[in-house]
Amino acid sequence: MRDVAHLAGVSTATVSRVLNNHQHISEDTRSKVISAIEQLDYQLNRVARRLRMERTQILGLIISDIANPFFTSVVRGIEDVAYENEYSLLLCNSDEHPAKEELYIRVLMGEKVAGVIISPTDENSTAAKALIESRIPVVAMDRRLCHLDVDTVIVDNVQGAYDAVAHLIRLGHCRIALIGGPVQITTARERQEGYEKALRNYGLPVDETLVRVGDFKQDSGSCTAGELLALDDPPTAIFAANNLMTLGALNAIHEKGLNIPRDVAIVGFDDMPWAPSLDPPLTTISQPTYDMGRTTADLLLKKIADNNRENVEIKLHPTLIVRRSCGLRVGKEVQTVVVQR
Amino acid sequence: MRDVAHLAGVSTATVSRVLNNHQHISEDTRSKVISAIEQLDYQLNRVARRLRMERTQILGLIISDIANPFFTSVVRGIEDVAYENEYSLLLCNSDEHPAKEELYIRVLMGEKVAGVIISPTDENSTAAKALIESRIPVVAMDRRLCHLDVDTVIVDNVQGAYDAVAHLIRLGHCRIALIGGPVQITTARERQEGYEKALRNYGLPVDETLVRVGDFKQDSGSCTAGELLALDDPPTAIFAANNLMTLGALNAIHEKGLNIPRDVAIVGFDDMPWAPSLDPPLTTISQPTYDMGRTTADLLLKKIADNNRENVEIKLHPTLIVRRSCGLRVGKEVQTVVVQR
DNA sequence: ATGAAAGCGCTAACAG
DNA sequence: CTGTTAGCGCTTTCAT
Repeated sequence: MRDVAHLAGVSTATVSRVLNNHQHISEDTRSKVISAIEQLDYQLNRVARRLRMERTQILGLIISDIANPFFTSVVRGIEDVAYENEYSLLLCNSDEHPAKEELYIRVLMGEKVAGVIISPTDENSTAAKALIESRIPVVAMDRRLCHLDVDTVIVDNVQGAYDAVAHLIRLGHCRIALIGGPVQITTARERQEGYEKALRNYGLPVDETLVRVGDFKQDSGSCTAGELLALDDPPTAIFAANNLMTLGALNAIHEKGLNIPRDVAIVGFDDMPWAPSLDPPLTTISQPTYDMGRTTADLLLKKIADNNRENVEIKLHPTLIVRRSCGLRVGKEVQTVVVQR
Repeated sequence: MRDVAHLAGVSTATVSRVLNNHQHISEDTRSKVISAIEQLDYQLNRVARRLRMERTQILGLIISDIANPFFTSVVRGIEDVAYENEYSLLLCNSDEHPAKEELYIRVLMGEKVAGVIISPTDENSTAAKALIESRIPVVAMDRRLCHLDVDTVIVDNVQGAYDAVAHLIRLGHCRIALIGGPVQITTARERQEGYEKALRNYGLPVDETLVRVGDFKQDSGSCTAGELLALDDPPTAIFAANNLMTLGALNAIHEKGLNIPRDVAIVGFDDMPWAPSLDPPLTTISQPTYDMGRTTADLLLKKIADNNRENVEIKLHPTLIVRRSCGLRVGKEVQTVVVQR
């Protein structure tokens, strides 16, 4: 910057003013500075700027599983908004480990990011509490941070799960299993709530032997599905509470040589681009993932613009997409219902 | 930090030394400093440290499509290595746009990251050239940066494509279409090379009407597959040069009500966790994605440790995974070959 | 409209 | 073993 100032015959202060588009700069010096910048191919040192300004163009992002297409789709939405507003993303993958999450929160605070988006591993995360209390703008995404006053963007999980299970019931299923998620994740609890609500609403009992807890990863889907299918009186349908576990369950069912939906029906939570090409085309609860990312980033940017803004909760709506993994159960017979691919 | 020094009754320099694990610090003062840090819940300002040290614990990462599971799996490998070595990741999504890539390269340079991993949108990227010339450690991943001396981690694309097409030929196919990728991406060209090499090796002609160019995204897979299938003399098999286009092709084939492999066979490049659950289970060329990420990050770290290290190219090996999407063609008849799910 | 100078929080050279 | 001090590159008063 000194060199630029020198070449343009001005002070570094003036160069800085040009760089930051201040008013009260004569057109003449402005163009001199700009040409000097180009001549020297000068690159602003953003680290120094940050130290001075205490304000960055960087957003921190702590997600719980980068390998999960749900999150990458959300990230894509966030990234697009960030790009449009000239922000960059510092991406952290907590991998569902509270310890990793805590470390990353400390890193982000130390990096003085402008704000952070987090899908917490645990609703009671103490690190998240510290983060919020430090007055850095935060928005919780996909999962709630209970007992904390914080902007939140989620999906109506109760409704989604309800719709999935109600769909199964209307098709004639009455032994419906749940492959749920970790209890410390609000999303998992809410989906279980929707599952139970649907059963109750239709006068069906909640059978504890049909309720399994996975960890939202693929393997746990295979394992729990395997257990369920090995039961003396196995379920006729499975509701899997996230995309990866659905995939695991699907694999397990196929490996047993069972037919979907004849032997067992399945509904997944969260649609994926390949759901229509699965065997059979998978009925799912679709979440507006990309929109969720955009909405979250928009909200964070608003909070950054005005840190005294009141916190809000934005609830997005999932929709049931009927394909062919459920069938129609009439007595002991199962018919395939073709609705859409 | 001043407060910590004050509370511990030492100078800031001493605090800094404790923080950086210098030798020649008495146990006594060390513990005093540490307790002061804890008491005040002091967080190091990493921005100031960076400005001073000109060295970060941040790695820049420019990938071309965050929504592509191939890249997220690679990112996971990178992230794991980064975490183990106390680095964080600044993630940028170029979305295959050279302009976005260039902007991000400038941002990363301005952020003074310790090194960058890039899957370039174009082998002749001028921004990448500038980056490398600035002496920041760089490693090119998945795609080559031609004419540039740079560490590179790739997969043997020629071999992979060759294996895919040879597999099809051995199964009796002789009209094999290619859904290729953008020519400015080396990966795409190499896969086309493997395709042609296999045809030539088996004495088959390269029919230009069967060679289509997509953009590595799902839609282009559907479109080109649709065109191919609408031909007067359609191909009996399709080799799709990446995962997303394979998915698109699959959807197009299903929508036409065609059966795989009876009406048309298909092999994809890059395996995915749901490939076994597709209809039919998909035969693919599997790439060691996670390893690729780890290898890339390891290489970058080595380069950061010694910037004068000679550049290397690491070539990883893809493997053919035979499932059920190809069948066995005998004259006009196609038999289903069941090898593994 | 522009320049001089202070200072963001840290580390490292030097001194003691 | 520890303190003093300079300075990383930028932005921003305060002058002029």
